[in-house]
Parts: sequence; C-alpha cells; structure tokens
Amino acid sequence: MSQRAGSLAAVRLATWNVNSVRARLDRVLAWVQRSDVDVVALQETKCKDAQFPAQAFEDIGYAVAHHGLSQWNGVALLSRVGLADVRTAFAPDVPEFGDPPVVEARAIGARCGGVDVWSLYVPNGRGLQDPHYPYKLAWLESLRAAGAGWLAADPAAQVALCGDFNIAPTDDDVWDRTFFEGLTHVSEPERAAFGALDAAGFTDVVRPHAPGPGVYTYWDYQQLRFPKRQGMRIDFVLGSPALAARVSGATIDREERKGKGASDHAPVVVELAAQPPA
DNA sequence: ATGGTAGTCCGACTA
Repeated sequence: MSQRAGSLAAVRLATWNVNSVRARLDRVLAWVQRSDVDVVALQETKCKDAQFPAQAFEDIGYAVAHHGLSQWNGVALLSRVGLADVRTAFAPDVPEFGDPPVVEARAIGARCGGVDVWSLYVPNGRGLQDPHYPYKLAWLESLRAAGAGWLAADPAAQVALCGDFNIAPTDDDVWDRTFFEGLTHVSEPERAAFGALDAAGFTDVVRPHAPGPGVYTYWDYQQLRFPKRQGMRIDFVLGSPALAARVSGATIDREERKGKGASDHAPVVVELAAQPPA
C-alpha cells in the first residue's frame, strides 16, 4: 500500500459493460466479489447518479464514483485501493452530441492504487451515414489528443484506458468480416482512430494474454450469437508504456456471459504486478 | 424448436 515514489502494490483491474447496473445488480455484485478485483471500470450503467446503487458496492468494500445524466450511457469506477482526483471529462473540449448538444456521460477517471484509471464508453456510431459516426470519430480523436498530452507531460505516467471502444480493430475480432460490410465497428476510419491511440502510446494489454482468432468480449443478444460463438472483441484495456510494463496477465471472463440475466459483454480482467521502489 | 434480444420508460429508442 506504500505510495512512496516508484513503489506500487499489485492491482487486479477490470472493465465491464454491464448494460444496466440496476437490471443485474445481483450478478454484478457477485462477480465483483468472487473475482477479487481491486478496481472495476463499469460502462452502460444506464442510470443517473441518484439511481446508482452506490451503497451496495460500498457494503462490499469499494469506494464508488459514478457519472450518469440519463437512462443512457453512464460510467462508474469501483475501487478498494483508493479513489482520488475524480474527473468526468478527459479534456475541456470533449465533443457533444444531441439536441441540444451535450457532453454525454461516457467517461470517468480517477487515481486508484497509483494508476490513472478511465472508464470509457465510446459512442456506437450507429451507421456509416449517421451523425453518430463522425461524433464517434471526433470523440476518439479528443481522447487520443488528451492521452498524448498526458504522456508528453509525464512519459512514466501509469494510465489505463478501460472500456467499450465499439471498434473491432482487426478482422480476427469479428465472427464474420463479410457480415459487417458497410457497418460500423470495422470501418477503416474507426480502425485508424483505434490505431492512433496505439501510436500515441496506449497499447492493448490484454491481447498478448488472450490471443485469437475467435476470442471476443461481446455477443449480441439476438440470433443466438453467444451459443454460436459469433462475437466481437470491442472491450479493451489500453495501457500507457509504464502501465503496460506491469501487466502480468489478463483474462476475458466468458463464463459471465452465460445464463439468465447476463450482460451482452464479458468482463475483462488485467493483473498488474507490484512495482518495487525505483 | 424449421425458431431466436434486452435495456430504458411505456411506443420508441438504443444497442
């Protein structure tokens, strides 16, 4: 637990799009408890702050920060290793959407166990001709610029960009590339935006521990996609160089997608090794 | 089984 310069304890970090925290609170609580995670980034809580079941998480030992403005979107951080410097925007100029335009509840960040953890719910895009699509690309570029700025200011920063990126970065990350022809999540501009995050220094820390093809984090509720193993890999933990260097393991908890009342996304867990004093 | 989603607040939107 020492926070002396250079010294950090091991951390188990998770990200999970829960597709409504209220509709499946029992499942979320049970998963958090049995998974022994220190920090959890939740997306699609689908509630306002006053509706978020903070007490239930506090009762099992977690500090809570939630950002929700309506029944849509909504992101949260749970932490049992500290939760400080909470922010609900990664930049002063995060793109807006809607009428009237607003900054939606798609990001929350905090310092947890010496790591700057962000829970991110990237806009879906909806369609290549939909206004939501350029919004998605602008939102990702805003995130990239913010992240590049953090690393320019401190190349040793420990940053984890966790969440549902709504992008399948390679053809191995969808069950059938031809099915997605003309759809979002696989288009070149989206993949370029994801690649720009990598180029800025934020690398996918899970893939080395969960190689594909056929390894996914999301399966549509429709068309029996899960039992047919027809999924997409769209949920990620992107680590800064200093954070990526500490990753000792990662898993996609496909079991949690099973059964009645499952989210359509599986939780993703990353293990960060302790870092001795510099 | 010749089929087959689920969440929000209540007909339609979102994913």
